[in-house]
Amino acid sequence: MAQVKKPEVEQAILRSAFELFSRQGYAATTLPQIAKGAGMSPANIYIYFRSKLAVLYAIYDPWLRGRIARLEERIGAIDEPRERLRTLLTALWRELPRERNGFANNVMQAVSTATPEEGYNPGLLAWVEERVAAMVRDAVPPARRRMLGDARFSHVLMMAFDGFVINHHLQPGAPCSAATIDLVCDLILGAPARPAARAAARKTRARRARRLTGSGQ
Amino acid sequence: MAQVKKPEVEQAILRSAFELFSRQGYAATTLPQIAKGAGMSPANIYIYFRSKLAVLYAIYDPWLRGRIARLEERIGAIDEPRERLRTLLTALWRELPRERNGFANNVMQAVSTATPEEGYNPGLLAWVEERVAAMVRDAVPPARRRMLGDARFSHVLMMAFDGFVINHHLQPGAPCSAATIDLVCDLILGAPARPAARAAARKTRARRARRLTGSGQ
DNA sequence: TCGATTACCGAATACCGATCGGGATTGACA
DNA sequence: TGTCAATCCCGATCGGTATTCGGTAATCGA
Repeated sequence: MAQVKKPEVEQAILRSAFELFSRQGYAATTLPQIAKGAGMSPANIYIYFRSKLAVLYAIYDPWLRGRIARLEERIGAIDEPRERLRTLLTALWRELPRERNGFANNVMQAVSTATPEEGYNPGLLAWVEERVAAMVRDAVPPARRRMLGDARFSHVLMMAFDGFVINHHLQPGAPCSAATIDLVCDLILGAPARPAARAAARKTRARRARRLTGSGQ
Repeated sequence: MAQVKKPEVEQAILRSAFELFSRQGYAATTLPQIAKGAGMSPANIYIYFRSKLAVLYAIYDPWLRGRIARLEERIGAIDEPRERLRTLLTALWRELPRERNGFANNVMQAVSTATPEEGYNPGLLAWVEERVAAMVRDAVPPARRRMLGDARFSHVLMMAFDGFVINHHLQPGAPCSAATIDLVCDLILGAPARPAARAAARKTRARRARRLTGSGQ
């Protein structure tokens, strides 16, 4: 054996690329820029990654998994089922698409242009859909679990996630509204809560959030 | 005045581009290819269109409007509300994403990489959402019209459309299933039809379709 | 210390969308 | 019908991209 790939070099590449992708987007970020930020030559990046696309995947996969894991924690601490649902949908359709200056849209750029032979790996999507399905299961009344708790429904939720990600990129000022999320909550829960009850629940939630963290967002 | 732009030249460009985009995708199609297919030089395309992206929009806009108009006709001829809904969702989430070898995905490629200053025009999306909202209005019981008949809900439907378009590009063999569409129909109609009733309705529909056109698809 | 393996770099490759200047063609007008 | 100006059209080129290649030097096992 001779020289060996250094993990800190790989991390430097990922850190630089993450920063640039977040600020400028995937297509507008050049490999020389990434290399400069990581303190090396563009050619050297190809020692560590097969392509520019591979760099993006290496960032997105753990990033998304971390976001979902954090979401599970947040939801696990909520008692009221309707509030769980609200939190889940708000995270998927409103918060995640906006995070890191619309970072998720970079993946939309990448996968929509990916050719079949580049071998798209549906593993990440499947993993996320399973976790989302589990969260839905824990947020709907028992009578609805068989209907909504499998991967079919969470698949629809994730397809809409894709759309909201792109929509944020096109119209950053028009995120998914709270009214839209409430509407879908009503659909999912079957018997819509009366407006008065819903408003009261929202106040309760706000009070609890203030007490726990002192911060919204 | 002197020479004037010839409509047949513009049509030749659009025809050539439509053919190539459908077969190879937007990103994989080069301007010289489009020009060759249209029998002219690459530079000449810029006489008729501001950019490669403008060519795509000029194809997609009338194409999508035509598809939606056709869908309205189809749905207008259906009596049963549930069957209207099924037809609508099937068209949006299953048929449209597959048409023309996933042509709609080219627009995903384009808009996800479009920069803000390229001036994305939300007019087409707004138009489609309005038409979809109208179709939903006519397919749900009167008690649900206020809840589902506005642009909020059709916006969610279109966001999911985006997702299914990309998903078809990544996994052409895994389109939106009929079971998924039935599930969402159940959610929308509130009181889910009993499985037996649903199966009976589907038979009725099949019989009527055979009688009217002799063709499914 | 030696030798082979390989991370790393500068320069080059291949290709893209878009542009520029000149020549060919057209249509309105006299 | 002849003229002229407007402009369609093309060849060549530009600026920029991801990726690769040949050589160099750092590293690790022996």
